[in-house]
Amino acid sequence: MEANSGGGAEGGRAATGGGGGGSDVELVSRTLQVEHKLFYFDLKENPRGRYLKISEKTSATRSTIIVPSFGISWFLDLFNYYVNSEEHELFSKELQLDSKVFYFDIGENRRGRFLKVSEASVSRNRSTIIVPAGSSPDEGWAAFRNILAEIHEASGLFVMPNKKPSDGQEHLVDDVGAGFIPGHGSQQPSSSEHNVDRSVDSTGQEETGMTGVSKVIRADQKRFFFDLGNNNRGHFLRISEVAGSDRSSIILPLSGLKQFHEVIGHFVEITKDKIEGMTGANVRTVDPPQR
DNA sequence: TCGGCTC
Repeated sequence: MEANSGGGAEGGRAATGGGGGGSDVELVSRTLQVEHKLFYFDLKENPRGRYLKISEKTSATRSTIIVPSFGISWFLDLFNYYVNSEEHELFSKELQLDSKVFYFDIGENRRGRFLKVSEASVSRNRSTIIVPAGSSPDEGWAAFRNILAEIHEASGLFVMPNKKPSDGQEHLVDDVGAGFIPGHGSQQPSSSEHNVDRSVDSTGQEETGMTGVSKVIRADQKRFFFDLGNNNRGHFLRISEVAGSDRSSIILPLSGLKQFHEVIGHFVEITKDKIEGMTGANVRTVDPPQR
């Protein structure tokens, strides 16, 4: 009901730089109720471009993420992945769209399973929505996916016939401060395959750019943080184990990293039958802090 | 009505 209620009314001012004139046109608006949460999907457009605003509203909280229009199909793909995969093969994904990164993480507690989607961008605080898996196939993730599909399709219908959406960096959305960095090299996701390792795999990564790169994996109740750092003795990888409030670290000079890798590989090899089917590791890549 | 998320 009243799909518009979540739309323009809330505090967001339209284009900050553009001066007067509320310019955000609402092209498509949908709502979805999952358990006691309400999700608003608003495909909007302003002079800077087009974006999908997804808000999660609870009686107490509201949280919003902004997806640039060219990212909608990636969102759709990822939701399809979470809807269609077997429970044991689900793992975290990340999606980089220009200067934003969206993290997709599975979680579970006594209330059930959920998918956490959080948006990190250089200029905004992280914001997160949490989508319950839902108890039947037509609610929760699947319903969310269906709405994404509708909007994705509808957004195609809005394309000007003579103006192909070269959807890229020129579509700036500064409505909610979504700070896209123009002229920053385009980093489109590779293909239908979203891999978590995208940002660390580039081979010729300069050392200067590496410090601050982090990964997190989870195993059972523990989390392991991998942080590249350097000091006057050189570069190192710090591996921290965090469980509850306890933490301890080892510092591994990069000179030992390759052997470390080989030894781990060895143990993976000889324990294969025990760990097969355990894809449980949640891996996350974090971009270096901007500076 | 929840309730999840943060070195």
